[in-house]
Amino acid sequence: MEEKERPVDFIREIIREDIKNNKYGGRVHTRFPPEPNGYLHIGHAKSICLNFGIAEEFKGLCNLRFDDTNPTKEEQEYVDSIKEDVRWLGFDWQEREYYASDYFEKLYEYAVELIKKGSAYVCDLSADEIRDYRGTLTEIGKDSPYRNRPFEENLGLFERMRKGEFPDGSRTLRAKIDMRSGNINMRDPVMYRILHAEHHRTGNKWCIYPMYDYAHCLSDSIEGITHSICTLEFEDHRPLYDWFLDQLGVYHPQQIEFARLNLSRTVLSKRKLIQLVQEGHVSGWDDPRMPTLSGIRRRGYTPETIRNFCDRIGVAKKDSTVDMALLEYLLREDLNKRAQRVMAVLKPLRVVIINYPENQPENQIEELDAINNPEDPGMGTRKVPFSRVLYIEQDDFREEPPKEFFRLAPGREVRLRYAYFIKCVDVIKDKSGKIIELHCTYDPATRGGDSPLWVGSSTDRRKVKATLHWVSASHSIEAEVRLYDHLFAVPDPGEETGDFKKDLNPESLVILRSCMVEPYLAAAKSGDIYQFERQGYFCVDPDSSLWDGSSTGGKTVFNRTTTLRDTWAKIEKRLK
RNA sequence: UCGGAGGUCGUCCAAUGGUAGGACAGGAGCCUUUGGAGCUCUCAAUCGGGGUUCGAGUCCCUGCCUCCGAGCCA
Repeated sequence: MEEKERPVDFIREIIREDIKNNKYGGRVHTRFPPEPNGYLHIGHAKSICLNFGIAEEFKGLCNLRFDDTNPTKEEQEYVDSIKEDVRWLGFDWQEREYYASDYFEKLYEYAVELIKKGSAYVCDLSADEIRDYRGTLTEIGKDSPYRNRPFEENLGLFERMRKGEFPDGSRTLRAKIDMRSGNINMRDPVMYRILHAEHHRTGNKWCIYPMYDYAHCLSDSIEGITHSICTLEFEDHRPLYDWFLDQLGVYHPQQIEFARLNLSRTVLSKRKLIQLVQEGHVSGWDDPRMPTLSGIRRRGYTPETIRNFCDRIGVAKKDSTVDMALLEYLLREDLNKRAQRVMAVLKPLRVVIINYPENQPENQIEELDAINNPEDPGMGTRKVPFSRVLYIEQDDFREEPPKEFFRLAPGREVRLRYAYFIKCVDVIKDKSGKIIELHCTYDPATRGGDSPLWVGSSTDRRKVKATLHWVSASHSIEAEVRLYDHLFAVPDPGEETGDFKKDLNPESLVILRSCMVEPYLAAAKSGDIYQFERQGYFCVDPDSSLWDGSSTGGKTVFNRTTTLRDTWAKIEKRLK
């Protein structure tokens, strides 16, 4: 089988060209540079797959570098979660775990060099004043009165900034570029600010911290990065990235920008994600409805699906929103191959097989053979107990079936998967008219679910239109099932209303507490993935281990990762 | 209004001056012991206007639309 050629994106094209021209000596070295101030989400996965993927493909390297230049926002907890997520995706940075804070001393020396060159100066303007002097998008800025301080004075002042002689915000070190530039980033940007804050790695060693633009290009340079890949909003920063490196005459990587991922029916901005957590719209960063990697993982997605997805969406410079349906398609494709099939009744309806022998003990239970995965015979078979009293899905019975409904109804015959054909002969209701039980007969000739020949025919087999899943009442185990759906009810949250929270899907989580699953699931452990036949893919939630006294009452908890493709649901929707 | 970047099926990505193609979504059908999976078919696009060229999605001009930018955030 030949591999389908996937077209290369513009970044890989640039890299191919660079290798051909022996730029950087044919070397390829990328980096993934998260700020440890939050959890990674699927948008970050795109960047991770791009950077680590390129390194793999071109036999290069990819560093993991924490961009930790703002001590007021960053924490070790985030460093740990980021490492876990990158590892989960299957990437390895070996010993190359770096921190911008590792370079603080070197960065300071470079700053001194720039001051000596007359390319940087200490400015006494306040934050408000700097903003005033900066001008606007349409008006040029004006020079700071401190712009032309002699370099000895700048040197002295900068040294005293480092020593902690000045309060926060009282002074900054600025690059001396051009206050009349059309690019606001070039209007003497701040390089260092005074921040008497404890840093998660350097503690109280520093009270001045470098800004992103200054630290990032130099960190790339120090690490010998060849291609510094970032998102579109940094396009305006590239002249500044280049300026610092050129001024210092140091090794110069190239910055390349691509469009960040947007996904329909969710949000990926840090600000919005924080709101969802803080206002309790979700249970936390790892809520299975969150697009965070920890949430996705708990939901039951596999890292292979995410990597495949990142591969399939491509890389370009155009703003775009990928349809969640593509992610779900790839998820099903992956899970279909690997998930063990199992039967679970989510909303049980009691069924009594009235002609099933009940007075002969040896006949009361049968062990029937069920296939574990029709896509993979290697996964084998298992035994499923059958008895006189069963549960089927409430949704699989209609007293008055619409035309296209071909599941169980009064007088109608269907197949119970791997068991028998049954026919509904009676509907039992309580005083309020609610259906509480079905009486059915079974046909012993259909054992295993095989269709027998019509009476008198040698070729024509009896047909049933539906096959239902079921469990034996006395053998099944009670479980909690959490049905997850899209967090947002519309493709583009906030688009219409202006407030993304108004578009939250009220049914993004439905909890079912008395589901009945087949006994095989007694051995299920946290993280295990199953397909509940005809319903979807489910994984065992970590809450399952919170035995006794917990909200789950010691039951196993299954998260619905995604539904199966559901033709009937589509028909039903159309009928409404 | 100034600077930067973008506009190809509903969505995402291709086509690198030579037949606009793939995937998802939608529709129709086949098959089926999961209304699953699979298979087949189908719908569907070059932002507008000029120009260059034998030939333009691609090159030039022009207009329009979208996104990003005024943190001592990254």
